[in-house]
Amino acid sequence: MAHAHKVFDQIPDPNVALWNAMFRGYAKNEWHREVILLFCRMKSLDVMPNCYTFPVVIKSCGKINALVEGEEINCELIKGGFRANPYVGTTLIEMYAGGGFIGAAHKVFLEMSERNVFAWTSMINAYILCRDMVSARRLFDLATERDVVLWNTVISGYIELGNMVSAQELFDEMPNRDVMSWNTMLNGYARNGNIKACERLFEEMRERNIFSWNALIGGYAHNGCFFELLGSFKRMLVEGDVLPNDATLVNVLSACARLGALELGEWVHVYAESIGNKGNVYVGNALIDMYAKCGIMENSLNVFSSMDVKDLITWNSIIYGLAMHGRGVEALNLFSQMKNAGEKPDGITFIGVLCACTHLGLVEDGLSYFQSMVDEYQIVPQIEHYGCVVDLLARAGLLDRAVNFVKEMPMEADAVIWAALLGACKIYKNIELAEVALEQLVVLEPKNPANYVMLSNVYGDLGRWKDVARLKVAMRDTGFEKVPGCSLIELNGTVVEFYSLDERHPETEEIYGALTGLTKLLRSSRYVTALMELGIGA
DNA sequence: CTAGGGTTAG
Repeated sequence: MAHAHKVFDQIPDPNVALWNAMFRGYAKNEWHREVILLFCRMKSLDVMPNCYTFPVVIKSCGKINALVEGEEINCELIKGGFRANPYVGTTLIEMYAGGGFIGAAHKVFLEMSERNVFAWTSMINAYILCRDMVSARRLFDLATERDVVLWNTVISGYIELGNMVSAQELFDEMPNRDVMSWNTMLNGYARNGNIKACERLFEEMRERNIFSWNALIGGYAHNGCFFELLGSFKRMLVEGDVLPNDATLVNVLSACARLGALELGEWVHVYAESIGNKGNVYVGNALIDMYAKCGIMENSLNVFSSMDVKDLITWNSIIYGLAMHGRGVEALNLFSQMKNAGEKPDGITFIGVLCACTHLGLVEDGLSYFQSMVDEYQIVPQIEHYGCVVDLLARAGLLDRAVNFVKEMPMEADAVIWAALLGACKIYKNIELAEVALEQLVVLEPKNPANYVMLSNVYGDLGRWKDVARLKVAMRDTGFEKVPGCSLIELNGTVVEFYSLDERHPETEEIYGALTGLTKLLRSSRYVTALMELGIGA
């Protein structure tokens, strides 16, 4: 644009078309303020705008919410007789709707001399924007012309309100569905938690594009179905008619992170670069997180330093990754580098920063970071932040301060906070507070037996076996069984899950045979773990 | 020279 502007400045008497070209250029680069300023300059030079001028300028007004300027332009185009132009009317409706002025938008719509399908669509979309599906639907039924975009728009409106029944009804009534109609429905079911319907629809489709696959894969991601996600990614690669894009890869990498599928993650890393995603910020961020969650912090750091373009999420991912791994010093260093690089931290950044302080035992530093988050960055602390501070104090053994902090919080403590306190009670063997914490947890999470187990472990540590037994009964009385925590391991390209004393694997005997052998070897070299002392290891 | 629709990360 700088070059374009230079050339433009050398033209002695630019005509409207040339001015319009400048507006379009700035608008395309999202420099909306410039568009409006330039438009004012054109008027001051007495060049008359034409029908091509207004839509671009109005759109820029809408984009930056410059409704005062927009209003002036509206007056001007009424005087110039441009309100009859269908392009002008449509963009005006969008501008008002974007600013939340549904009445003004509707007024423009009513005053339009001829309403084509674009005008109907933008007016209906205006109602959808303010979540008024009843009016949107009424207009849709009145519309003189309905094309596939309009149908899809109304279906999306229902989906946004979570009304899949009406969305499906309309979809069934549609005369001509295109791929986008199908994809809209796929996303609707995926986002509204009906993954089975999403799968069913996906199978029914005869034509699929990248968005169809991403809708299915994104649906799995949303609903925590990570094995299915990886399955459909592999299927996508085998069928081979659609190439994954950055959105696909991000979802796949986040599934790898959740499942600890490091080998697949590494493969995706190489593959992503081979299909031209080197330097993609989304993919880079997902890689940082995947490597961190899989425990290979060096790879995270390598990806991080190789990224020429970084954004807020890049910094947050690396800071949190380092904090998780106990590398708090580096995490805090990167936090100050982040500020030097001109990136503004948000609430998530401070989760990582506070976590880093907790693992370093830097209580006072953590508290001052918490304070600076409020004072310097005007971030309103969420319950997660209060939870971090409670954890910070509690893990440092400052249980009284932690309790006082909970009392002074502006919101009610949630289960995470009480669980943090209970966890610290186990470390510091504080039975009184542990009992208070469980009392709260039983109310907040009556169905979670893990809380009983935590208190039971505190009793166990102190040798209070009668209380352990009493709690076991209380836990059984709730009727909810503790789901055993499981681990995941990647073997020959697939992820297998297992828990302690698991016997589900077909080669169980060989596995436990090997384990017994290893334990004997360790014993013979006088290596004794805490578990072995309790007689559990072998 | 102009207007409307879908996915992704912490």
